[in-house]
Amino acid sequence: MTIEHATKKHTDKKNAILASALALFVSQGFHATSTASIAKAAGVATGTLFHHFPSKDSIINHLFLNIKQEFADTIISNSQVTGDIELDANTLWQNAIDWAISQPLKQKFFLQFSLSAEINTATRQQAMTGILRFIVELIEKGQQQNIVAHYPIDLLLENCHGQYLAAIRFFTDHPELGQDTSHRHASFQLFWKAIKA
Amino acid sequence: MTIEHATKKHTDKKNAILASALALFVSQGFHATSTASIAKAAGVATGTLFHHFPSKDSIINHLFLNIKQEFADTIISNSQVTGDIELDANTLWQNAIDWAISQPLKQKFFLQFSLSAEINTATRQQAMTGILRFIVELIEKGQQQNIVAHYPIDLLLENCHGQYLAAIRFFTDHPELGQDTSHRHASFQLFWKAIKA
DNA sequence: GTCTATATGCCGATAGAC
DNA sequence: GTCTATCGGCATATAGAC
Repeated sequence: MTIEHATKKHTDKKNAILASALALFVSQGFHATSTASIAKAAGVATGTLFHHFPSKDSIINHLFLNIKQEFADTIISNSQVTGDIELDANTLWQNAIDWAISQPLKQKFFLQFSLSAEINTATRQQAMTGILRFIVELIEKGQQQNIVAHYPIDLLLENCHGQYLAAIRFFTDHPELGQDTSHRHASFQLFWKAIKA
Repeated sequence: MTIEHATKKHTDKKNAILASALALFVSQGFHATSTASIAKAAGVATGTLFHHFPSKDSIINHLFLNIKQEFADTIISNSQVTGDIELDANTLWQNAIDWAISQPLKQKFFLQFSLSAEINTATRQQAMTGILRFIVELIEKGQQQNIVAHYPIDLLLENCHGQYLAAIRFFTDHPELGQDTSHRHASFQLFWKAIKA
């Protein structure tokens, strides 16, 4: 009980720091946000912040992996695999759009930092080869069934990522269209037509 | 002659500042780059930098518009319009990839800052509705001819931008494939299949 | 684990001579 | 237009009590 209590306290403060950092990084950018302001917004002292994270850099990289993991968990757990590649891809795509719409801060974080220099290459690789590996596997399965075009896998993956970022950027700029079925359908059609065999 | 000389001097210093800022922003990021280091790299004093630009922010926004304009000028001037939408789109696409490969610094600048918060919305809008208007017009023309799918134009534009960024990101990570025709062809095919009717 | 207090250096921008 | 010199402020990170 004592241990559980301590752990909860621990994660509470740590999560508060991550949550405040997320909000501030998104609204102001990384370097424009001071560690002091993150600590203040989280209701902790700067010393506490540096107790949980060795540096400001580690905060944003930690945040990136946390959010990617949450993204992956959510879109997978809301999907049922049918074995029909296009259908499964559509389900994942729509879940991904739903997630982005329901998590505007995290969505904006991806838009701003997915391609930025603040996220180091180790973090990026961990996301692609670990957390998002199921996407790689789905595309390769699609190629084996001659449903997905036999373009180089790296090019396909980069294209998927780029189209997803474009889609959530569109729905960010036009939040009123988030539930419009024709726009939702079109965003998947663009993606699927690009990669299908 | 005196005026020309003065003007040339003027643009020389100003361009030197912009060139140094480009290199430093790309390698270190915006906020991590000090105005002092930009001035030093350009061989001018900090006072001179602030004579030409009212603030550090104005440097990066100025840079963004300059590079977008150069990008647009280059891919247009290397193209001959045939009236065949797919052919013209392919020419523009391949020219755009060529430009990115031949200008690695400017390409990386786009990758890092196209979606970042450092570029303000006025700058962004000026780029889309002014400098890149010819792209909007080409897509609309394609829709009128029923060659390009009738998805909402804003969604199409965002998708084009996203796929272009994905393509240059791929060729950045794999410079040895920049002249490989199958990869070049595949990158256009992905783009075109997505948007065609 | 969390706090207060603070070290120390660098930052953007300005002033003013030439 | 360009320079030198410099200001006031804020940044990250640490020290050490509790």
